[in-house]
Amino acid sequence: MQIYNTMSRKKEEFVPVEAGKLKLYACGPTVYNYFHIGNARAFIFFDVVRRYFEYLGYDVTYVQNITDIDDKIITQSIDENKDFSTIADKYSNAFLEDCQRLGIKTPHYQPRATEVMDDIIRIIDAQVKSGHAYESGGDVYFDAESLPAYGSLSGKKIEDQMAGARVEENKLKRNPADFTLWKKSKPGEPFWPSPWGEGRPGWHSECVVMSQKYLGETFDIHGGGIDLVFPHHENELAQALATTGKPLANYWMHNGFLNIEGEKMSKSLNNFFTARDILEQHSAEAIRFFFLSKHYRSPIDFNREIIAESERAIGSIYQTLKTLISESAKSPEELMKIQVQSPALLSELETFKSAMDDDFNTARAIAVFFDLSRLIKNKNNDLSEREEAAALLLQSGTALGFFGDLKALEETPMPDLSRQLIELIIGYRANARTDKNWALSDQIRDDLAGLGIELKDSKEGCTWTIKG
RNA sequence: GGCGACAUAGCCAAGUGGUAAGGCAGAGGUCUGCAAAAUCUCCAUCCCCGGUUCAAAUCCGGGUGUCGCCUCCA
Repeated sequence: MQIYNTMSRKKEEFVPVEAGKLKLYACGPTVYNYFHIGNARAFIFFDVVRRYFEYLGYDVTYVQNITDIDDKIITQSIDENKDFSTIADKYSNAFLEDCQRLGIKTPHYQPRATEVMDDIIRIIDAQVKSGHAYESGGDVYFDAESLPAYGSLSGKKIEDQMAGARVEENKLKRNPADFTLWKKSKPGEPFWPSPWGEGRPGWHSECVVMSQKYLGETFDIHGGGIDLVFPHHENELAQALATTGKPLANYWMHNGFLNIEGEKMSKSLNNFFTARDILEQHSAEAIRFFFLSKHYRSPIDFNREIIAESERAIGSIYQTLKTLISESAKSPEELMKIQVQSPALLSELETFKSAMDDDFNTARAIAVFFDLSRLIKNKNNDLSEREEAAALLLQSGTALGFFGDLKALEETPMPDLSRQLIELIIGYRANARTDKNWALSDQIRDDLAGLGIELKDSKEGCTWTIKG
């Protein structure tokens, strides 16, 4: 397994901290609004990382934080004229709901920042005591210059940042590169008591606390969007180094950005889509297919045509499976359990795994699905061979988070009476066709199509499916 | 100003030295009363220039273009 490590800027062989286990942490949302389609990329991608390791047999622990106290939440709470915790609850519930709809498996731990406040204060205090942080006017800042390794993750140098002159002026800081660990609260703002007075934590400390709490001082993979490399992850790493002297994670993984029709998504450009918006019009699996059809580190461009294309592509795979399952005596669950044995399929499996093992080359892995689809559709193959190919497709697809609803692959449940009526009508149509009464035959087909029942004639007779 | 990424067919996209995966769209054949489905076939020399090499989309240099981070934005 090769993983591209942002720290070294190259692919490295993955070696877990503990054999057979994966300790994974990926940054979750700040719950001040519905999350957007760009956030969805990160959530879906790290869901795939988690699933693939599970597929490989690893015992995975996946932790994702929910930031429920933050300036943006306070701003939003003023806008909506509600308490900050009401806002945080509202949008964290929405977050959980949308993740569910996107087919994202719930992480093992999803701690909230406000739940670990004591630990956050403790870690900040430790940094102050060790001389890596200082109190200034009720705020606490991390002293970037106190840590020679600062900047190692992002490759930034403290001097370079000053040259940019875009760093805000803050008289309370000793150095512009210093970052906030604790922020004194203004009147009316939520606050927690601390050794430095009433205030709230900066953004970065919580992730250090939550990740280490569930995964240990140094864990395997820390992930998030590429924009988090600096300052967020750099600042997490700095705090970990300042408190334990050890790296926070062995591998840092970052997914690329999402653009909308070539432009950065932003509210001001009016091209801002929440995951909710997209789910209104497209299936979760089409959205997943869209993301996985491109390498996770590359920027990806979102537009209506592309997502519609993904919808068709994943739809054809579903259709293949549905057709096979209607012919097979086995249920999807039974197919899932078939152990692949034929040499041709073992070779496909090998291709799938080597693609995924190469830094999660999902685009290459997906090509295998279409090869399998072709094998399944080809009725020249024996049913047992086609079932075996379907098994492999289901197994590998599930490893990427597809086929979440196996029941959807089975025939649409309906009362026996309806089923019998449809068969009856098809029987009459067959008679009309024998008489070459094409007008009636076509009328029946059109009328049934109007009811969502699609007929297909073949040599073996007429088959029908319900269109969703 | 500093740091970094990317440029492959109409569109999406994989591919880090050996002669261009896959998908969508399209074209044609078979099958069919027609339709759909299925099936077969076709569809690129990889932004430009120069270099290294027996051999480069792949390495090096130089252009051009697009984009990102440096603003608690995934």
